[in-house]
Amino acid sequence: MEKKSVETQENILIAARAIFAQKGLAGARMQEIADTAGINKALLHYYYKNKGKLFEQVFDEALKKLFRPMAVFMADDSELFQKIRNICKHYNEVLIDYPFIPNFVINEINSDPTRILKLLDFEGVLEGKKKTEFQINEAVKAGLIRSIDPRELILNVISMSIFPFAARPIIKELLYENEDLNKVLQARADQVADFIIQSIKL
Amino acid sequence: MEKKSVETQENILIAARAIFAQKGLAGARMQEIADTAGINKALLHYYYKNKGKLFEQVFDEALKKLFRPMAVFMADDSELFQKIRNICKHYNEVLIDYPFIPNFVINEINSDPTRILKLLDFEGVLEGKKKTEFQINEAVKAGLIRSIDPRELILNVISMSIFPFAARPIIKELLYENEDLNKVLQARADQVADFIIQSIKL
DNA sequence: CTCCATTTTAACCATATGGTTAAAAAAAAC
DNA sequence: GTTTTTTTTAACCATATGGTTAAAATGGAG
Repeated sequence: MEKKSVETQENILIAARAIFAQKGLAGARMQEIADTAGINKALLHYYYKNKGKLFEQVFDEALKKLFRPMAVFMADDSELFQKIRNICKHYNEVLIDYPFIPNFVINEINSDPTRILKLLDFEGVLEGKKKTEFQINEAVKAGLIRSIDPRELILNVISMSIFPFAARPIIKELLYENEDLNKVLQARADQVADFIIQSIKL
Repeated sequence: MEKKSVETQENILIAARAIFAQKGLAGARMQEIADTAGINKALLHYYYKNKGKLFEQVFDEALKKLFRPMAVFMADDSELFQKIRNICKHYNEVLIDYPFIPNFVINEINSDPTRILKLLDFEGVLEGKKKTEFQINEAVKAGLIRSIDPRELILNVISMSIFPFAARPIIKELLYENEDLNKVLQARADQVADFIIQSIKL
């Protein structure tokens, strides 16, 4: 019967992820989370003391999902073009499964900038960054790619990988009105990588 | 003394833009808007009946700011490469002045998807779209650019133009910790255009 | 059947918040 | 100086919401 307990807590998390992602910390209602989880408010507070704690757990999860591909990319020892393909694919896989995360994270960081601190201590991203910037600079020197600021390149990669998910409803209405956006986005990983490589290769 | 009245209403709007952009509809407090505007709550409600009305006005403004460059791009009769440079520059100019808008619009649309309807009746975007898609397809046929889905190209343009502003605090911490991000972003319009043109030109 | 963890019921509290009101005060217009 | 508009004061209301509590009910495990 511990099983039931664990299952209930998982249902709460599932509900909380959906509600927080859609409405944010301020807009989410504990009652709605309880309803969505199929339980009542008392039980919700029985497992999660307060809204803030629940939010933090959900938010930290999301943060990790969003920054792990970045950390993996920075630490990746592959050759540059392969590395670019890897991060595009990696982001695409994660965001297909958790499409609400970019908007969620961006939004909540914006509404409470002190949360940026949580980014800073995120494992490995900043150390790997130097390595990757070095690698890009070397590729320029070696005449493998045209001259470009490493940070510009990285920014372009993540912009094209993440933005379509963050702005999903807008993109849908604007460009892919009559199509299954999921399929479009799924096919996009390779296209983005190609687009980038085409731009920088010599 | 109408002047005072107009000035006060403008102060309210300025405050509302800042507060709504940072905290969203649900998170914004009328009291804080009043304080920021330098007036009291009673006067705030004297000029703007309720929170919803005030929000709508601010949101509609933002929507227009975000979609005008898109409409202009779609309707632009310039040659393709120049057209790409134009939209990059146009977006950059707007977003340097109103850097909070992308996050604001994306977030609120996500939190209340019925607001997407407001996009649909936005002037000119959808008509111009066909023309621009046609233009891109012709450029492919003419051997001016490599083969690419017009929508993919458009999506890449707006992703790279808008995302850095939406994710501004993250980008700052991650890539440009010790630099003036405004200057970086200001210089970016031409870089983005070049990046794209490099990728598609033959 | 009995025990124990899980869950519900239902009432309740404190607080924050959007919004209102009426009268007074301040400021400008005439 | 009188009138009109703008603004403040300050109290007030209704409601939503996060959170609590205690007792009852449920249901599986031994």
